[in-house]
Amino acid sequence: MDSSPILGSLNDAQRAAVIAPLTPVLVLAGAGSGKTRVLTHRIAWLIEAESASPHSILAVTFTNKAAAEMRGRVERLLGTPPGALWIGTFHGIAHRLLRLHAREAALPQSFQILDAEDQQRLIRKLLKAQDLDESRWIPREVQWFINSSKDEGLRPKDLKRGEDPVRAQMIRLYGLYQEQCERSGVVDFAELLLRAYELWRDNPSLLAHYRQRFRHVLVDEFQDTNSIQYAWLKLIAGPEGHPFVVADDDQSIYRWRGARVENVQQFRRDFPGGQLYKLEQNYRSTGSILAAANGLISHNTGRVGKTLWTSGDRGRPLQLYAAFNERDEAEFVTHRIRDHVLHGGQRREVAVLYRSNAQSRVFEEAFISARLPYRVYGGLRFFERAEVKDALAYLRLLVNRRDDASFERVVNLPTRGIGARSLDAIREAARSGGISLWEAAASPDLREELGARAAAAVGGFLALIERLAGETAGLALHEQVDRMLQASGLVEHYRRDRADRGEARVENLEELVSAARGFAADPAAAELPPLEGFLAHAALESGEGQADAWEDSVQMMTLHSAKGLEFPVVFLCGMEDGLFPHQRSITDIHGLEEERRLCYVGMTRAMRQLYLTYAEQRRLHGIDTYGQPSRFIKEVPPELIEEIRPRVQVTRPVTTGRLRREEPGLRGHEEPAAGVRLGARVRHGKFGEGVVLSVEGAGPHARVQISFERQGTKWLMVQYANLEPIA
DNA sequence: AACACCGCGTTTTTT
DNA sequence: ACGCGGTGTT
Repeated sequence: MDSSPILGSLNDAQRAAVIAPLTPVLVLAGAGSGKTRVLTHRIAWLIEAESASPHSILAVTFTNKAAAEMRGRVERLLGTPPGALWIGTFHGIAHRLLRLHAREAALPQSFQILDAEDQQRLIRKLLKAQDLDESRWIPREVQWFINSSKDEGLRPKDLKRGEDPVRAQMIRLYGLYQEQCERSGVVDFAELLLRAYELWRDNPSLLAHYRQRFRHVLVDEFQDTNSIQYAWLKLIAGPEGHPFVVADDDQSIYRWRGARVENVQQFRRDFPGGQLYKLEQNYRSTGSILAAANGLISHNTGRVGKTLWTSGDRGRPLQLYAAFNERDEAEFVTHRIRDHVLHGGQRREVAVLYRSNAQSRVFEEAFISARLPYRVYGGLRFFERAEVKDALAYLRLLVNRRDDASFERVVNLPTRGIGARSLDAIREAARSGGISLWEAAASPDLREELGARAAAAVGGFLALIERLAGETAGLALHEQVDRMLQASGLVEHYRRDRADRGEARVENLEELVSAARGFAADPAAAELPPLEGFLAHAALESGEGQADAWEDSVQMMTLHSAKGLEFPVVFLCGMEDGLFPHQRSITDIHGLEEERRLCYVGMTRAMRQLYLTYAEQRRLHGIDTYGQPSRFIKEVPPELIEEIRPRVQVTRPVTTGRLRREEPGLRGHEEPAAGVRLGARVRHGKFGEGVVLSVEGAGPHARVQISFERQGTKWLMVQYANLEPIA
């Protein structure tokens, strides 16, 4: 084999996968084993060694970030931007196909994309129009039903009604929802995938064309594919194709949103001539961390099976900290990060990972009071902010008057005298006539029905949109946006309400103009007019907050959002049964195994040092709970874990800590902890009565071990336990 | 149209 | 505890 730069930097296993013959290939790539590297090098190898045309390559990822990274790395490898290459997310590529073949897909040329929130709004409207009680027909559940049906490739007509009236109603709602979308010319995310699938399935000549073209299909994170995505892949690959898919079944953490890890095994059955490659050498973590992760994940059943190893050092053992409560946990983390920084480390090297977002707060509070800069991932992204979506709704109306959701959103924003009654009349007219809200509002009949005043207000709104459409035609994109913001009165509207973060909202609107200015139509939308391209971009790429990405700050995020990232120092917090594994996943084996994979993902994020922490007591939803350490801790080989105890300083007569509330004036000199002596009887609010077995520590960290009559033996922090001595 | 109050749910997230 | 959505009040 030649030693071109494409192959030179690869290890044997990686190289074998990269130069695999053109048969179906499944690469099982463990965490940190260089899977993106293999994918990008495979692409480069196809082009350089196999003389594949960039035109013939289709590479699919799940996130925009992954797609951008892959594109960047391929370009660097090849030295030139291979423009003809299709690299994108499943949704992005489906979108591109649907734009190119809108007619064959029976979509209007200027169809718009509904995000999850838009979708739920639409469903709410529908439920209201159907006079269904939202407490019985929960919008979220209807949405879930519709999306998971689509994920399975099922249309309403494909669904069996059965005996269940609830199901029958759901199917009916799905049908009504779909009709509404068609009328409005909008598609939701799941629809993008399903339509793209149907487009190929139902147009054999089109499919033949694309099969001919995309001879090389590559898929990242294959274990996360859902049914329709896999069906789509099988279509484009065809029975004779040779898809190249990279997967890690141990990192499948999205079952709850339709991902089918079984697709990994299914792939081997569907493409029997395929080759399996395993990447097991890890370049990220120390030996201890890998051994811990391997030990944990070995408790799962039905794995394809692989074991990570490293040629590097064993490193330090994992550190386990048993905190008294969530505040103590946060304080411990804060201290350790401070030490890290004191020893010359950077804050950005540290990640605090947790199972659920609610856990971030305590850490934020601790970091703020320690003046430790941090950044929380997740939350609303730019294009999801209410004011930005308001502005986008105006723009969407400019492009597509039939977009009812956008119409409803801004018809009376800012308020222009179109109240609930006028809107009801418009809705009714639209429903009875089977037309869009816009058309209904414009009909002369309706004008008569409304009072003169309301009719004028509605007319004013329609005229505004028409006028804007006329005036902005031909302007540069950012000027179109700017003009719309001014003419609609949106900026003025938000400027006025200073009370409610109005200032930040105005800034976001200004930012939207900048975003429009900087919008270089991405290739997927090159066929579109700029405004349409921009709107699609806004829907498909919600806008990662890049703000202050440069400041050196501690990174905080959920375990899910940590996937794919790595950090020298990782804190895995809230390791308690019920929290992690989460209560709602604990009972069924699939749920529990997915939680375990999530833990595996978390552990394998760490490069040098991994901390596990849990709290014996945690305030959750306003009530105190007392948890057990996570079962996952026990699944890690114990010799890899070093338990950290608070600076222990056993004092015989306990003169520190306090019982009940601290009296004013006692601050500074510690109140003797009357009654908390070895052998003393105490009462606890939750656990009842017990006997003090031992006392540890001093000051705010003092803790006592108590044997409760009914709840067994617990360690509690005197500061928080509110123990009551029993005479 | 702006505000107050009530009741409810509350894992994870991308597109 | 807390935030959201819905309803009712001024």
